[in-house]
Amino acid sequence: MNTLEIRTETTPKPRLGRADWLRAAMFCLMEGGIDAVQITRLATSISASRGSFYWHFKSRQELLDSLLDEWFAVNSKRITQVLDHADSLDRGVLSFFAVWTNPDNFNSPLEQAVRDWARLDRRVLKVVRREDANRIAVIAALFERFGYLPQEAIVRARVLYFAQVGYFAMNPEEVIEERMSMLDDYFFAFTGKVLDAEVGSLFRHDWIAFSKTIPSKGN
Amino acid sequence: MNTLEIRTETTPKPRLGRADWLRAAMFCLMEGGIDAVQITRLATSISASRGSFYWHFKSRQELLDSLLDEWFAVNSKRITQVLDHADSLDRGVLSFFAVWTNPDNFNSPLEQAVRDWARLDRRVLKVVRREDANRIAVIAALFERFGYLPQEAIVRARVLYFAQVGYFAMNPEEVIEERMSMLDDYFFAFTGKVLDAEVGSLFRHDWIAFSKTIPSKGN
DNA sequence: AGATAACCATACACAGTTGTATGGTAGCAA
DNA sequence: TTGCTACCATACAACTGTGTATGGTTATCT
Repeated sequence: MNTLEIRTETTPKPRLGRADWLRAAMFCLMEGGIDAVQITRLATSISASRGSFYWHFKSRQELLDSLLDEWFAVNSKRITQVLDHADSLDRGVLSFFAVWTNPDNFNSPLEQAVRDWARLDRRVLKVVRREDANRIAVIAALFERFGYLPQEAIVRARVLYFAQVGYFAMNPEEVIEERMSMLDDYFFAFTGKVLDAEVGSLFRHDWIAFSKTIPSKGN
Repeated sequence: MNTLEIRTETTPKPRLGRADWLRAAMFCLMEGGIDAVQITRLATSISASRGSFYWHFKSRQELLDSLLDEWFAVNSKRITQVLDHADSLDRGVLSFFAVWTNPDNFNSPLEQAVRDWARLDRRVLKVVRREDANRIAVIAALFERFGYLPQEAIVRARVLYFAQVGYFAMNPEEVIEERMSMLDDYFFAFTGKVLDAEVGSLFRHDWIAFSKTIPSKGN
């Protein structure tokens, strides 16, 4: 379960599974892009041989396909879930921020890497585009649910989503406090409304816990 | 001047310059990312030999450095220029849209490719970050110039810039008409104000000409 | 214990890339 | 015409990557 566990002479080298190779591939993808996902590199990173890889995977392409599936499994569910269950606009928008930034809910470096990958591979692009459209639709539904006209809801959803994608696409070197200090203005710019003071301070106090207050991790 | 010109037996193969290799490298970068910029590939694409390349460039790294300089030269100037010289908020924001979309003023695929590249190379990231900060500052100055408080100006500038970056990072398959139909709502979301009808129709009628109405191409 | 299947390491063939060495060719100056 | 310089092509060495073949090792079941 943990690749970092210490092995002694009495505890022999554990056997590898498909998941181990996938995890190593994900690290490689996040670190160096899709072209850096090379069997040789993965093998050395987990102290195995390439022969082992080809027992678990038919080819490099099969690994890449699994990698895309993995991205979808990790980053698709929670982000829409939290928006669907929001009981107010304020909590919905702020949860959107929180989820994206919380590694437990969303893998942002992986998201970036897959997006870059999509620009080099049409099949990947197609999958990412569908997911983007889906997320935007869910955000638009949130706006519409809390009183915005359909057209404005769609455009505001797009602006919010584009801005979020763009922010992380920039790889900013900003500390969390800096972003927090602009929270009220961000909320106003995105929604045209003033952020509820109580919800705001709740978010500022513990944004990690904030997203957890919205159900539900289970299905 | 033109790589596509037809050559016959009487007009011998013209000699290549540094610029020819750079242009080929830019196409390669936009098409397949920085890892696709390979001397062998460039050579075949312009029907030359790798030996020729190594006369014009010391190494692959020197080509990549020139590539980054080229990006800066192409995409840095006009975008800030048009914002500095805007005589109203409406014209400023819409010019920002227009410039980014007009290949004469801005190379959007190159922008994307360089941004992806930045995620793999710290030195590139540093250059891109500086440029991002600069652009955001110029947009913020526009908002402040037309009546926004400094803090709101900064945040609105960020939202506008993030959204623009994010939109193109998504590689959307949207036709221009679709985007145009949301123009008024976009403007309202970004500025909190209603777009001037006359400026809006001027933009919709010919958005390419629109950005040209703002001085000035000369320095 | 023995057989069977799962898992892993080594070796090899093949292809692609960078960079250098070296000789050749085109154009221009004297 | 000669000769110099700029420019280009070919050949080679060294490295790195994929995929396959093959044999060895470990676990598991009976």
